[in-house]
Amino acid sequence: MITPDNFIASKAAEAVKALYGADIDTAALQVQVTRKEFEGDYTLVVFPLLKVSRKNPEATGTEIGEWLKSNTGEIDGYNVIKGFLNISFSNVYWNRLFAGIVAAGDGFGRLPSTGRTVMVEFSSPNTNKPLHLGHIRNILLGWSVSRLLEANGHDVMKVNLVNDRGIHICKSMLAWLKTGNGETPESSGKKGDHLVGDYYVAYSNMYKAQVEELMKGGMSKEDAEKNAPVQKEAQEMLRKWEQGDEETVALWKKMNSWVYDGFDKTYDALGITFDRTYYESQTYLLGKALVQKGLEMGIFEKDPDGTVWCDLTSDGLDRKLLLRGDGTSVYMTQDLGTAEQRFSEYNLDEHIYVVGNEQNYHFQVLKLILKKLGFAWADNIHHLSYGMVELPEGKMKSREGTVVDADDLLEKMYTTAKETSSELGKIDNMDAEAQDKLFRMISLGALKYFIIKVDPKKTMLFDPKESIDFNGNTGPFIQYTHARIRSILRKAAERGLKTDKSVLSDDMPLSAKEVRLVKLINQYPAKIAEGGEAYSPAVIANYAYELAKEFNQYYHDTPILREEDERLLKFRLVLIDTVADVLVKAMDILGISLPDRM
RNA sequence: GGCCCCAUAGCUCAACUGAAUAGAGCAUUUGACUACGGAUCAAAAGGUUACAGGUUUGAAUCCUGUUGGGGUCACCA
Repeated sequence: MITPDNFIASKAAEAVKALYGADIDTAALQVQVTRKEFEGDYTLVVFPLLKVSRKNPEATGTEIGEWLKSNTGEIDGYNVIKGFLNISFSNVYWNRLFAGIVAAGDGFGRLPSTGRTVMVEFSSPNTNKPLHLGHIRNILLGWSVSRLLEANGHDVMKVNLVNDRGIHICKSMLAWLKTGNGETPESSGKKGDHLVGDYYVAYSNMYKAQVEELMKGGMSKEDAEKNAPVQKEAQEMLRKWEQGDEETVALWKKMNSWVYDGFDKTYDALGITFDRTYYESQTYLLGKALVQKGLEMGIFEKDPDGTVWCDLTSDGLDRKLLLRGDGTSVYMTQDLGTAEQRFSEYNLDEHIYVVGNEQNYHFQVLKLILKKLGFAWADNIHHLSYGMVELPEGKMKSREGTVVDADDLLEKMYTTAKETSSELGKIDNMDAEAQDKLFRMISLGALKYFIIKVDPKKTMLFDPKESIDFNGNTGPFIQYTHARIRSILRKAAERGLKTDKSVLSDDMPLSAKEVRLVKLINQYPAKIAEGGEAYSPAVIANYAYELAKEFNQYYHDTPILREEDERLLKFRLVLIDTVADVLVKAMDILGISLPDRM
């Protein structure tokens, strides 16, 4: 698709060739949207061209501007300020551009299929505690990046890897056995993941008490931590689990199933699904064969105590453990194994891991070891490293009880949405079910937008004392804009005015604001590409906000239904309908729905 | 201590990867015709882009150093 900026770039390259006889790469030409304080649509920065023109910036700009004006039908004006050539397109040009967008319909902004298969792993929770705000960022990011990559033409597979085994689960199980009295989600009325999480906390309390007791008896802190009875019991339980002890495995299955029920409810509330869920209990043995292979290749080494290591010191990193002395594997081992399994099973072109930036080192090592093992696809692993969500007092710490629980937060958002809507009183005639659906939509819109609008790489701050905003640069602002457009279109329909594409024509007189809207709408596919390249749904969020804001400005000083010229009125209906469509598309990528009224 | 990341308005975030006077929202102050939906719009005020050098016609952006913050270097995952 030819966009105005690459149109200018290619024409400017022709101009340079004609005027100065130089061949210049269009990629080297800088074309940007003209800043509002200047006249023009797009701006060519002429500084880089001075070497070939051998003239001053003003003269160079003027010559190129003049050439463009007389050699293209699309460009009908220009001005030069300092080293900037501001170019204006004709009214006909904008009309045709807009007609092209309207004609593209649903396909607008959906890039052609690349045939590439991309796996995105995200969420990846432990089964010993409920999901919190940090998980929410992970989940929303994983979901929206997946949607964004789909819009970029890839086949995307969304997967979850549940950490369902290990000492931490045994701790919850142990505490439940000791103090639970057979409590279940049904008997307690608690959501399963919260119930199990409570026993994890109960374990920690028992453990702390025992350590203190031992220290009072004169034991050092270190020894006390190692010798606390519950700690030993938990380790014993893990051993039993690994040996397949029937009772232990049965309890493990039961408690994990409670957790899954709980997680499913949260995923459901967030509108998230996966194409496949992996369980570590089924993958933790993977990778051992690769360790053997590495030993044979001479890139790993075995110490006298039986441990296996990969020495990365020559790469500026440390020695990395791959097998314990007893031959059991560690986190890295199974990650090596699962990567190999997935790439071969699904013939992946790319694998994205949505994992916090605290694991940057882990993924650096993972890729490096896979490369040493000779896997060319190691380069197609991408760690989508995102920043932590911090509270005003710093990091969330489960031990200190400062985590923001996902379910609590969702409920709180729902209440706020309900209160706000009720105060405004515009939906009083909606039935209860529709209202519930709407409150859900708005609260999710606010939460999701709040999280996604921030550049994934950056640490972000959440203040539980200040509720997430519903005004300004927010999800509800965009939802409101959409509801407003739909309202106008409804009223038009009541008057028998349907949005009719046939009114579009080359000579429709466009106002400056209308041109701005067309320009912005036209940027959408480029934003999809840009966001996809950067793995950043934030690009799409900020774009949607800009478009909504631009529409609201337009709306305020342009009559639509009150316009007397029927041709203009009909054109405007098509225009705002297109704005609404693009907003829906953009927000859909973020997993945010837009209501018709609110 | 080694390595990695970060620092932009009082607060939360942008800035097309080097361009014009660094932009939005919140909070503050002020204004908007009986409203095509006021969860909106317009305006004011708010900045030495942590600091010091350097490269460049041009730096929040690239390089070096300093300060402050975070992460990581587990027989945890």
